[in-house]
Amino acid sequence: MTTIKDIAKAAGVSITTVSRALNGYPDVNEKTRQKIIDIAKQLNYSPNTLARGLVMNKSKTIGLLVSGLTRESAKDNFTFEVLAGVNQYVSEVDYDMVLFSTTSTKQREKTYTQLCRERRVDGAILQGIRSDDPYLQEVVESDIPCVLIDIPIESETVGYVTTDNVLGAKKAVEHLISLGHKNIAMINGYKYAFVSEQRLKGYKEALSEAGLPIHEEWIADGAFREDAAEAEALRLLTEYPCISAFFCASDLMALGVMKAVKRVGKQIPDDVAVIGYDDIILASYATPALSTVAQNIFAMGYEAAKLLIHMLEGKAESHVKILETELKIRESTVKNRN
Amino acid sequence: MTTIKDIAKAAGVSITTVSRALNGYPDVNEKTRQKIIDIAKQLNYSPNTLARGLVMNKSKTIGLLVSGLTRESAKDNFTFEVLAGVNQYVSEVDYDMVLFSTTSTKQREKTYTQLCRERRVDGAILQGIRSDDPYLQEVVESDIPCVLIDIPIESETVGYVTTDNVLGAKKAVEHLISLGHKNIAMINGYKYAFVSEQRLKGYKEALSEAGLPIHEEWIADGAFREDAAEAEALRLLTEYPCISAFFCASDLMALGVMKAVKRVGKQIPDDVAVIGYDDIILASYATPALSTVAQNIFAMGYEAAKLLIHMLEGKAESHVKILETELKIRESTVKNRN
DNA sequence: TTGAAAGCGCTAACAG
DNA sequence: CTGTTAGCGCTTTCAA
Repeated sequence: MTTIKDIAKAAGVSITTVSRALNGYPDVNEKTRQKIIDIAKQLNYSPNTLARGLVMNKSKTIGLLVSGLTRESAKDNFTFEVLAGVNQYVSEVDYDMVLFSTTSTKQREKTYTQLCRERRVDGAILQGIRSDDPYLQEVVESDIPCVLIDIPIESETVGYVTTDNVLGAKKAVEHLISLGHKNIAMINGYKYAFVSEQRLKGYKEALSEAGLPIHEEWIADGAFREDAAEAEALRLLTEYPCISAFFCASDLMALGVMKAVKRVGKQIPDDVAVIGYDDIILASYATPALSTVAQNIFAMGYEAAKLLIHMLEGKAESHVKILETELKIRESTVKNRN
Repeated sequence: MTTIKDIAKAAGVSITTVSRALNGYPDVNEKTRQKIIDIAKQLNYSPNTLARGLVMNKSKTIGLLVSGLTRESAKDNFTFEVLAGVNQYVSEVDYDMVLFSTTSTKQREKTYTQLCRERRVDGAILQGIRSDDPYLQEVVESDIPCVLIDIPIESETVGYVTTDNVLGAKKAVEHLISLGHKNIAMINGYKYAFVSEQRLKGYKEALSEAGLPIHEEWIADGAFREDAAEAEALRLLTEYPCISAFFCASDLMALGVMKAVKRVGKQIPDDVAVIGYDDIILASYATPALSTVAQNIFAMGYEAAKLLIHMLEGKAESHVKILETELKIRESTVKNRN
């Protein structure tokens, strides 16, 4: 493997000059520089980023910490889209990304912070971490710059990107209300997610503003899981047959709800309307196609990476980025017959 | 950031001893070791993997080179599942994974080899690289150990994992034949994929062995894209109305074919049966649910990582791993009425 | 059982 | 414009 030493020898200059020439410093004779560049190319030189990182004390690498990167989680390709977005920005600015997942067997043997420090990542993006994860605090309190996805914590070294979940939920519920629905249940995600709180708030606000009563017993916890949501919806549909619409805090749960509705022999959207949240791929392929509040998840990853790297380079004006959501009306919501 | 030097000072020993103690070398007094370990913990020490990598000349990091990690590719979560599998194994054995994608804007500015060498990855896994990619050769010919997914190249430093695509395709087509279908078309992927060749071979073998003629004009190239497959199927259905079944080299293409069938006003599976390949999430959610040849993609990633790391550690018996496929019969294939 | 010293490949003062 | 020197944090001979 060629090093700058080899180049220096071949060019008859010192390694310092080689370093300077290759890194584009101005204080080097253009002829010398050209010669060095030629030789470097000829020798097929690649800089050793480990050595560089060691002396510069930064690695041009960011860590993406996710939880739940399992075989099952592929259904909900949220994580994947975030990752694709992060990767996109990162490669645009010549950084690298290393992935840390905590669902592995050796989970929790090392904390996130340890992982980050050992690998000398310059910063980290956290996604899918529950708000009650003990290590969340740890990372946030450490001096590692980080950007959280969907967790609103802000500090000198911490920023976040999210969408306006209150508004998103509100739009969904208002849509149902505009269709004539009055008995609207909600299947929420578990409470250890900030977005659950927010979407619940939006749901309640929409109802209140329309002068509709809030039935606490119509709000169930589907834990962001398809099966749990199906079970809860089944229970709700049985106990409260008057329910004519469901607002779900995720598409995956909405899919479960749709199964439940079918199981009790009701029609979607005629008897019961269903609207989800996220706009995962499956939403548009479901039958009937699922109406939903679309989040641009790829953009969330992209913006998270952008924010983090701006923070690292000291040029972030704000540590917060709020993205827009978009109501997508498909086949699963329609005017209430009643 | 604590270094072994700090620990050495605090413990009143040399850095050599600290290094040895922390790395579990036997030639250290147990009392000294314990003292050092305690101090390290107390000082919240994390080893600097850059420094270690520099001196040891290995990074305990592998690169995952993928192409097509775009916003659109999320539909086909093949890449994601491979990634999840790789990540799983890698974290089990305390390696890290860095992701290199070549769809980025700065695509091709650096070759894969350069990427790998700069980052000093110990080895690489290549996925989704077309067989005509000029850089494929480059990586394979370099001295970087690598494992290819679905590209059968083998050498001292190169291995691969794949499934038996001939057999898989054969099972699918035989299934259609057993249902009474005689006029079976095929929508294949582009030819720059090894699997396309193999699946075509399986298709032809199945037909031949059943004494059925092979109509070359019934074989179309859907380029692994949903829209292209839809267009080709539309053309085929119009030109050859006798076609009663489609074998598709991917589920995504099968989804496109299903759209085409519906567009010409025919019923699935009654008029036309459709079977795909891969078993992506969408397959089971489509209406009607898509029959397919399931590949365990997560396992492919897992096995690729396992193979690579075994190769790196000199304990790989073989450089090849062939996984099984499984025929999944759902609603899109049924007995031919004719 | 321990320590001194060299060196991995690179950057960054500081001199010239 | 160029070279000398020191040192990033770690592992590893070689001696003691």
